[in-house]
Amino acid sequence: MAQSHYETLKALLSKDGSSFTKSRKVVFDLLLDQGAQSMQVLSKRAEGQVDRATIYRTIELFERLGIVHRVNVGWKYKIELSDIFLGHHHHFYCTGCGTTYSLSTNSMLETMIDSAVAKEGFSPRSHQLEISGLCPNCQS
Amino acid sequence: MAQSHYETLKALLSKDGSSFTKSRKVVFDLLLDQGAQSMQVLSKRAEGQVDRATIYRTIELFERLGIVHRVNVGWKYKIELSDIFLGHHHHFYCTGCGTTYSLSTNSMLETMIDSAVAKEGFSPRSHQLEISGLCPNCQS
DNA sequence: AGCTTTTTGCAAATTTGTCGCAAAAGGCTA
DNA sequence: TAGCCTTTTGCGACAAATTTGCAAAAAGCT
Repeated sequence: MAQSHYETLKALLSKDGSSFTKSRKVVFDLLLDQGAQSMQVLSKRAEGQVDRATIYRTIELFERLGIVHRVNVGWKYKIELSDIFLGHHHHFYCTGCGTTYSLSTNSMLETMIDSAVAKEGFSPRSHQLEISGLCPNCQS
Repeated sequence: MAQSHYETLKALLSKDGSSFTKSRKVVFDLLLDQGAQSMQVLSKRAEGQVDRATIYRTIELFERLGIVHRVNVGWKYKIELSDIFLGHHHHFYCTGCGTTYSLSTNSMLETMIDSAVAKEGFSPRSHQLEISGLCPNCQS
């Protein structure tokens, strides 16, 4: 059975010699609770609990440890928990309504992406695919 | 035979009722001259020739006309000429040395990406794939 | 508890991105 | 090309986003 998300988080932090603090828990919970979020939304939601500067520092740490990653959605970036927490997936950004959809994984596609670059001598570690266009609702 | 890049640019501008000005030529040339560039780099390189505000406005226009697009490479976004000028391609970001490589297109992969989302009811217009890992030089 | 290291909040400084407006450049017609 | 109207640009002021220094608070470790 897989570790709980908190256990995974704690393990990653402690492996780095960093501690599991209240602020870090708050930020992690906010990310668990909703999908990709902008820095401003995170700051707003954490208001009164965690200072803005601490959020930036926390995200920087989380990113370095592979706990979160940035996703480019439409115009500005957002922060999202990484694959170990959410499972691997991609994003579809609807230019009609601005919504971002998570796309279920297609293992054939994943394999193909990695092997395409491996064939050219690169050693892929991760990838990010963002597709944009119109969602079913906006096609009419 | 394909139009020259300048002809294409002029055509896109004029179709929009916009003119081919000195500033716009400078920005376009900077983009032709090198790959994806951050706003700061563009501003720095255009220093003395084009004002920062004008660069932002120019990029906004170019983006609206499909002349450039933003790519998320590593950390912050960069501006790159779009497919009509550079051909469709993807990026490989080496976490070892920070270099960004352009990957040659794999039409099978492209088709697969689009059909994967079409199957779920989305109507894809464009997509962006960024793969990261180690480049041949950094693997040892 | 006492001591050391890490983390946090706060305020200030930077950087990045936008906006309004008057001057300059571009387009068009006579 | 002069005259007139529209678009574009530079400049300075703003606003928003991100970073940094530093002293106090929290966390870790005997």
